[in-house]
Amino acid sequence: MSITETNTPRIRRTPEESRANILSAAESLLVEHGPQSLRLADVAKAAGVANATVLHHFGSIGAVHTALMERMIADLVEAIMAVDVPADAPAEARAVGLKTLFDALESRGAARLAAWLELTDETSRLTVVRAAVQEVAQKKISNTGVPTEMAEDLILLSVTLAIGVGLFGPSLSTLIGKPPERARELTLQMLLSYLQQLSA
Amino acid sequence: MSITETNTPRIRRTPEESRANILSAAESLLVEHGPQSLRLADVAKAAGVANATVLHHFGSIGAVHTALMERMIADLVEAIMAVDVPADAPAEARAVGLKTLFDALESRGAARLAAWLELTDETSRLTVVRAAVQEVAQKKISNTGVPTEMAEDLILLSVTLAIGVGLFGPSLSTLIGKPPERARELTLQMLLSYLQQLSA
DNA sequence: TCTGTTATTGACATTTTTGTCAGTAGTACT
DNA sequence: AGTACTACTGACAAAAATGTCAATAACAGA
Repeated sequence: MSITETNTPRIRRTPEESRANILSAAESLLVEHGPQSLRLADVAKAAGVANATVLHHFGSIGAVHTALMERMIADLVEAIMAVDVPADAPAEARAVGLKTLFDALESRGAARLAAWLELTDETSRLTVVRAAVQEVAQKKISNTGVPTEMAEDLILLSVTLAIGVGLFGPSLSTLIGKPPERARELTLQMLLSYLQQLSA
Repeated sequence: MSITETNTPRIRRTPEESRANILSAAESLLVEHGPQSLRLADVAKAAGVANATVLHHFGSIGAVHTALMERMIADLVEAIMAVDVPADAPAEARAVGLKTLFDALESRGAARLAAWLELTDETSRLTVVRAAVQEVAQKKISNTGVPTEMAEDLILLSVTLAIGVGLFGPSLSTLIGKPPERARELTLQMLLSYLQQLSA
């Protein structure tokens, strides 16, 4: 028994750090390989910890999924809250705002998150989304000069298109032999032109 | 041993019928509960057959997934091929065509299929999609009067929006407190208005 | 330096999911 | 009827995924 034991050096983090580390790893997996890759072993491996560590901090793999959804939604809300698409401002400002919105919903796997939520059955998770939507809608709608009804419609339209384009745009563009950002360009162009026409 | 054996009456189908029966059941599961519900036991139960029967016809659950994707893509291609959105015809005809396109991509879980493909890693499956796109694009683009480049862009735009709206439209509309078809209405309205403007 | 706390882990147990196989039972054909 | 073919099935085996537990090891505070 003279074989020297290769004690694996342990990294000890605070619970918050550890949770964040695991969730970040899981987020990468989600974005790069899809929801079906969020298995316990895979998440643990990506985070560089043992399976049991993941369970120690979250209790179950399902809880990891929920926490990841919540974290990504929170990030997304924050990103969207930072965007301003003034309906009554000059076209130039609107264009910038919309572009930022599309960026926010395409990058960071936000579209992936949305698709995951959409395809996932469990309605319990919808409450989180609902809360986020409330938060965004409330702030966004109040600070425009247009009537509430129309503001809601415009937001619904913009967000739906942004998420849809964020998820499918790159693939479809590539499939038809165009640069991946083509669908987004076309959509933004149309959306801006439409808004301009409305305000005329 | 006087217990009367309750022989389960067997249904014997042709291989084609059996495969179709299983795939239909799987499709329902996909549309109603998402890809994660496409487990062997669930598919078999939904189809009303034993697990082993599914494997007898497909070999593995993965093969069922592939076959389902291929069948749904084929159906989708057929549906799209039947649509005609003449770029040079009166606005009325265009509106009808686009509406049909949106219907085709929202119903039957086409949007669910697209999201599933998008979230699924395996690139091998992309070849099927690529072939389908080639088929549709080739026919669709040649029979319009507009330049190829622009026709491609318009198709890319329409299809991207249709799939995006088909997947996210109903949920987002509902979340913001509107009827589920609202996002689609808004998108169609904008798209038509934009096309009209282009041709002017 | 000692001690309490707890994040971490490997080994193991449990559950879930997939796949195998030999036998059963419809159906067509003789 | 009898027979060949094979769709079909239950029972079982294998694999994969999740979860449990007791022991270990960082680290803070005494």
